Amino acid sequence: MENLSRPVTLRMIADEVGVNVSTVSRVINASDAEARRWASGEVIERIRSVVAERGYQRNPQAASLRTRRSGLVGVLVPRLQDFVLATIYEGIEEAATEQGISTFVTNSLDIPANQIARTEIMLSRRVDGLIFGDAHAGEPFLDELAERGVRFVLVSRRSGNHISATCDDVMGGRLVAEHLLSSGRRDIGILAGQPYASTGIDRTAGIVQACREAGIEIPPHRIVQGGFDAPGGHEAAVRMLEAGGCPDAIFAANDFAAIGAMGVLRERGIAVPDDVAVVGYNDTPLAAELPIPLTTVRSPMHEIGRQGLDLLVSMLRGDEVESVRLAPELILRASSASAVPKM
Amino acid sequence: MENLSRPVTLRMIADEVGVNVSTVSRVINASDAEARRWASGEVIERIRSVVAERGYQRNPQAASLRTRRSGLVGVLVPRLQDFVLATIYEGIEEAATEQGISTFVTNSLDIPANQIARTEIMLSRRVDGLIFGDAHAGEPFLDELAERGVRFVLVSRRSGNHISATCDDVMGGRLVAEHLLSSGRRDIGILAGQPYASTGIDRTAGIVQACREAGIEIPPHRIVQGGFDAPGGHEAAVRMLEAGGCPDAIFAANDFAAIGAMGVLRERGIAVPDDVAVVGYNDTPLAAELPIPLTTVRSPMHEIGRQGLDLLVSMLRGDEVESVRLAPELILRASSASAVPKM
DNA sequence: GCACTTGCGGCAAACGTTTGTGTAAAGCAT
DNA sequence: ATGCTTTACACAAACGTTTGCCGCAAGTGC
Repeated sequence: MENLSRPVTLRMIADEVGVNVSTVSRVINASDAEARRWASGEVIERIRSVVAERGYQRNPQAASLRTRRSGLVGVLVPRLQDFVLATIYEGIEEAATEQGISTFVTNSLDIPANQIARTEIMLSRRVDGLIFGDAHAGEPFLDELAERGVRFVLVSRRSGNHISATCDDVMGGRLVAEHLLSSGRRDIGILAGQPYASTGIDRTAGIVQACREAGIEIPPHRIVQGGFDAPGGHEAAVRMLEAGGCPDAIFAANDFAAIGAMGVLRERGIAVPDDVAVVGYNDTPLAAELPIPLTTVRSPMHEIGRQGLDLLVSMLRGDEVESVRLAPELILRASSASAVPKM
Repeated sequence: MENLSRPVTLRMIADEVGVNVSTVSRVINASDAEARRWASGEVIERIRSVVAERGYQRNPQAASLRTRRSGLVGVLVPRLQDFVLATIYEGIEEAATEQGISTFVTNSLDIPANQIARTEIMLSRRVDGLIFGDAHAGEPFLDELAERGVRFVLVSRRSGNHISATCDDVMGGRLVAEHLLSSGRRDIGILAGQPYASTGIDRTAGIVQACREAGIEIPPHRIVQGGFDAPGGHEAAVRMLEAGGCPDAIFAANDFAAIGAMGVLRERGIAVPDDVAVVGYNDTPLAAELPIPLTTVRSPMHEIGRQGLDLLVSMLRGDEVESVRLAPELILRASSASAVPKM
């Protein structure tokens, strides 16, 4: 029952066809038209048929050894449990498969020491390039990596002027501001996420700018930082309420943080949306399913992943590439409906 | 600024130390004690220091080519967006990293054709073994794979008598039955999940058995199948209510399905837990954060992943291995509190 | 003094590709 | 018939490891 037969090699194909391995290699790797430069029509035919019949599969490590290209890319994310990053990774993996590339993914937990260590592991695996979903603003790590000649792109978060595929988060913040202001909210609190994540920074900047342009200044105590998950949102919301009472709107830089915040509001008997509007970000599937369906900003997470991988392969090919920033879309639901005037 | 310097090779180390590459290879790959069989203390010392100083890293594809082992394992999951599978994968990846193994992960979306295609891609990458998180009951695919001599283990779901690391889902179902029955519930509905997933099958079997032992028979119209996510739970709950009115307890084989079901109950003005108790499965972080905190069965997802990988490496080493089944734990919360007697 | 083990390390052959270069035969023009 | 370019392959050298086998010296037993 044991399968001892070794895999089919180029050599076996070559022997069976009665031709040299180099010819087989060239025929296999060239396009239909190109193949004619290397072998006669009849030989090409024979090679193709034997390859199919014997089920030949190239040995990728042998090929890598020779070509010095592994067809591997490493992906670092803060945490795969996070729906947003999992979705982005799905986009990356989907695009990679289409290109015949394989990906390694690993969690950094947003800890700089991990980022460095995991990156080294990836490099020791001889990846052709890397994709970072966990870029930290202000850390020199990525700059040093670029200096070393390592090829990489960023997804989800941007940093410096490294190439990245992101959502236009400033725009996303502005959309929220317009919506909240136009429905009469004036005292807006922001759950800004982690201070090192450009996503939170940009979303916050967007809403703050748009409010300022409308003549509304958001005071510092209305901007609190915290994790991008439910417990993080819970804890941040508590801090905000304790620092200055309840605002009439809360914008969370992440749906899960919004859910955590709504938990706090419920505990304290504060009504959503009547007392306070709540808006999240990303349009997680859960958002629509919540007891109070959540208004949120839809970001093209899957597409961000796809574009990130495409950027990387272009870069590896030697092309000049530019960052892409995809447009967000506001999704209106019950959690931010206009307050019912109290009679 | 371009980094053209090629990586350090064994040959360079050997030349610098003044010794043959074979000696360097042996010293590097052997344990401290073992190394003494191959070189004198002084030579070992010199090799080690040069290796460290030059930052030598073994070329894994060259090594794989020679050893016929890639140090790679492929992981197939239904969908990485699913928190449960993402967590299991995190366990796999964590254990793999500890063992110096790298993993490829990909989504099958629970579609058999995808499972086959993705598996072939993994095999063409020359993985040493595979881990399936998407085993389908009744499909011949895994049997055929085993017949071909491919090494693999299952996680999360079991199938036939292939080696697997799972939660004891039957036990999980029983725990729920005991709890609901002891708090006076008698008409229990089950959101059983997908019919091909052993998780749903076993959890359902567990609760049905335990109820039967207590003299309560759960009728067929109280068992509905559906997706393991919020929309799936929503849709399944609707079907159940329409088939036979509202039971006094609902057990969902998955927290997200439970959330979807609670959405339906809210829409219809059915009170949780007063009119109906709701119990989920997996103890997702969100469960505790919900408007009505969710009673659920905690399954050791991360540990399932770790054990799955460990099983696979044991198997690859040639050891005789046995499936592991980890114990679940019931987590009581508000969604299944005893109904307040109506005065 | 001898044969014999042991310690230490070199030699060289793989593993399966890719790719630069060499070269017969065939085709063409003169 | 001669010189020329194509066509259609073959040859062989890498790529960086691992590992079976061999060799040489020093040590051991008698």
